Amino acid sequence: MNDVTVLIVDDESRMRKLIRDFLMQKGYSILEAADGEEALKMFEEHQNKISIILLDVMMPKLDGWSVLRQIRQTSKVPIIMLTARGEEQDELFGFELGVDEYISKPFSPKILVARVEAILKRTKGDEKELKDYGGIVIDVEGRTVTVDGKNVEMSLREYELLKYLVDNENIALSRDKILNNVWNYDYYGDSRTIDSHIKKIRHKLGKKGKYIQTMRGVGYKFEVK
Amino acid sequence: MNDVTVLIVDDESRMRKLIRDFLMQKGYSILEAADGEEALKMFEEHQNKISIILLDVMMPKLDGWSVLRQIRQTSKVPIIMLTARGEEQDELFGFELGVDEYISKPFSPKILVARVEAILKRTKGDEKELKDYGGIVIDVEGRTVTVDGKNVEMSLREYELLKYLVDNENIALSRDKILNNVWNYDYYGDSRTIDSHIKKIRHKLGKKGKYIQTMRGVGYKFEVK
DNA sequence: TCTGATTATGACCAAAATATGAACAAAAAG
DNA sequence: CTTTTTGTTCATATTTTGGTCATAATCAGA
Repeated sequence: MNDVTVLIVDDESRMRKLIRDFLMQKGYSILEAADGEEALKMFEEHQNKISIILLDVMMPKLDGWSVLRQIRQTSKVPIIMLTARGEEQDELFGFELGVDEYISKPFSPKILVARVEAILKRTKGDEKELKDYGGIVIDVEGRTVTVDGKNVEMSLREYELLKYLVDNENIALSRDKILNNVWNYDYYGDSRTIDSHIKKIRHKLGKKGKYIQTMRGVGYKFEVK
Repeated sequence: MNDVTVLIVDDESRMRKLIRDFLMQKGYSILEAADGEEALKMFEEHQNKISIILLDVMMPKLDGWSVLRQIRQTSKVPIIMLTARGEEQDELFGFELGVDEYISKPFSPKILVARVEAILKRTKGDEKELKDYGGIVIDVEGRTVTVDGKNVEMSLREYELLKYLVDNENIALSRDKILNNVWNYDYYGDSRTIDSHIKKIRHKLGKKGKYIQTMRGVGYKFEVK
C-alpha cells in the first residue's frame, strides 16, 4: 500500500497534469515522460519503483506500441494504454503484447483511478505476505528474513540483494543486472562489492547459503535445491 | 496447464451459444448458466475447475452484481462482466467489488477471446521457457542444461558453444563461424581449442554427445537423430 | 593398404574469476 | 561528538576455466 509510483507518458502536458493531479490526490507518487524515448529512459532509471504505467498511444518520436514492446522485453509491470476511442484492431494488437487495460480518451478521472486501483489490487494480490524459498522465508512488508524459523538480521543492501535474487528465482543474473537493480544504475564501484555482499548473505543463511549459486563468468542465481 | 474451463452466465441462449462456439474453437472447456442462481450452483459444484467467469449483468432472478458479490466472498476467480454500453457508475461499482474486466455488448468475438486470454495469462504463473533437443533440455534463463532429466554442469564456454550449436540445429557450422560467434572476433588461438571444448561437451552429454557431429574439413553440426 | 591430413583425447598450466578476511570510509544512531 | 552499524575497497587465497600441446585415433583419397 505504501508509496506507489505511477509513470505517466503523454505528449500533452495538459493531459499529464490532469492525470497527475488526480493520482497525487489519491496519494500516488508520479513520474512523467513527454514522449516514448523519455519514457524508456525513465523506466530504466526507476524500474524498481514504478508500479504501473499509463501510456499514451499517439506520441512523437516513439509511439506507445513501441514503448510497450520494449518494456515488455524485460518487465511485466502493469501497463494501461490511453487511446483515442478504440479501434478493435489496436486493442487486439495490444493484448497480445501484454497490455493490461485500455482507457479511451476522453475518460473521467474517476474511471482512471478506479482502473489503476483495480490493477494494483490484482497485481499485489498474487504476491502473498510471506514467501518461502525452501525454508528461507521473506516477509516483504516487515522486511524480515527467517531461516528455518529463526530470524536473521539483514542490512539494507543484504536484504535488497537477497530479495532481488529470490524475486528472480531460477534465473541467472548477470553482475550488470544486479548492479543496475540493487544499486543505482550509475554505480561505478568495485566489482568485488557484489561478491562481498553475497558472501555475507550466504554466511547468514547458513547451510541454505548454497541456494545462491555462483554462475562463473555470468553472475549469480538463486535456486532452491 | 491445459484444459481451461470458462463459465458463461447469460440469460440469452443465443449469446451463450455465440460465446461458447468461439471459446470452444480456441480449445476451452465450457460451462453454462442461464441465470444468477444457476450460476452460483454451477460455481459451487465446479469451483475447482473453473478458470474464469463471463458474467452478464442483466439477468432475471439474480443479477450479475449479486452473483459477483457472492462469489467474491469465497473466491478470487477472474470475472469478466458483460454489460450493455457502460455507464461509468456501474463500472466504478464493479471495480470495487473485484471485477477484472468489462466487455460491452455488442462485442466482437475476437475482443472477447483476446481479453480472456490476456486475463488468463496474467493470472497464470509464468512457465519458463525450456528448449528440448532430443532429451537435451536447455533452460536459457537459468543457464542450465539437463540430459534425460539429469542436470549437467557446463562452464561458460561450454554452455555458449552448445547453445550456439543447438541454435543452429541441422546447420553445418564452420570453425570460423564458431570462433567468431562463441569467441571474440579477434581470437587467434590454437585451432584445437574448439575440438577440446567439443570433446568436453560430448563427454558431458553422454550418449547424446553424438548429436554433435564432426563435419570433416568444415566444422561441426548439431543434429538430433 | 598406405599416407597425409584432420580430429579426438588426456594431461597440464597459466590466466581469469571468485571467495574471503581485514581494513577503511561513510552513514546512522545515540 | 562519539559510537555503532553498514557499505565498500583492497590484498590475498582459492577455485575454476580456457587454452595449449603432445600423442593417439580416424578418415579420405591414391
